[in-house]
Amino acid sequence: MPVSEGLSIGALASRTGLAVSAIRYYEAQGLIAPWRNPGGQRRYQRADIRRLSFVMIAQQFGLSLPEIREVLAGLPDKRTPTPRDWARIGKGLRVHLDQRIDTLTRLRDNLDGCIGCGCLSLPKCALYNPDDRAKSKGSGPRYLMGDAPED
Amino acid sequence: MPVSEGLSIGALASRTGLAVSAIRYYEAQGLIAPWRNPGGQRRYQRADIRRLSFVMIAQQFGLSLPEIREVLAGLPDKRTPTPRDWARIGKGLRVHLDQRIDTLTRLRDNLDGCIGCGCLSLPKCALYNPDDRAKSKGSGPRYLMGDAPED
DNA sequence: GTAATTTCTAAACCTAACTTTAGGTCAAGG
DNA sequence: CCTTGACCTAAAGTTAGGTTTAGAAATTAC
Repeated sequence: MPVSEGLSIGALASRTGLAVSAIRYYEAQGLIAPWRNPGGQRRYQRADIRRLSFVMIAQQFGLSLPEIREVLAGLPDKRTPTPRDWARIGKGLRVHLDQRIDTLTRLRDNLDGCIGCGCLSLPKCALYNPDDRAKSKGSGPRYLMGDAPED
Repeated sequence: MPVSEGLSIGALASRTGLAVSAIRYYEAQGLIAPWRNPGGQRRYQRADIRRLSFVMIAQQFGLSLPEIREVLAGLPDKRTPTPRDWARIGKGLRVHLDQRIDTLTRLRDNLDGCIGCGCLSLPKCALYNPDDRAKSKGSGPRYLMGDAPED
């Protein structure tokens, strides 16, 4: 086992807990870029374990794969990322997370107001503000609140 | 325009901002139950406007359609829901929302710890706890952290 | 030197939450 | 009466994020 032979996809899979198919999929989405050995098989750096772990964490925070790709673009291209590099993009994640918590919290406060006052015109109270509904969890088109219901 | 002719699907769509196709889909998912007029067209009660508004809000809070159906099951079946009825299930929503905010906040704190201490073994810090990763946003199987990477 | 694993690619399949399409019916206006 | 627009059903298409399958080639194990 020479020094820089790299990890096979199966090894990377068992180190990260991801399925082999998922790792190939991430490659197709531009999240990771292995090289190939003489036989055409994928080989990964040890730093890719951390890279994939980061992907998994960012997903839990609600980022889409394209968004994660953006964040990862903040890492150096030609050298192995240092702890400082990771800390830097980790802070980018935090900003994202803060926004989500904020939105949810504001939504909750609005809901409380509706329950408290008894008016229960929830669309007006909690949804009428277009800022709050902006892709809080979007899958497929959604036409929301073009006009406020009066009932 | 006699008293209880009800709303057509198009009228309900424009009152709620939903697409007609979405309303039919919700019916298929058991979220709303219109009756039919002699010609076979769907007719809705005015209270259904609120029902659909509630569905939209619950979606923003991250509930799936089956979950929303469960919550709506807490409404009276044979009479029009009163403000008190809505307030009651609104509180159910609040619990759900609180949990999500909580999970996200804990996750954020963990991330802060990782960045702060410089260890950056993010999988261990933020993910190793199985509670946190339980379907925070699940779409498709995910094999997470069977073992903690050492790199 | 085989046999058993892994890995390869491409394409099909999966779930959620809808939309679009196709072909036909109902309802309202003039 | 006739046309136009709203509505009907069933089925297929869409996006995200993957998994499964099929058939072939590379590696590893004995």
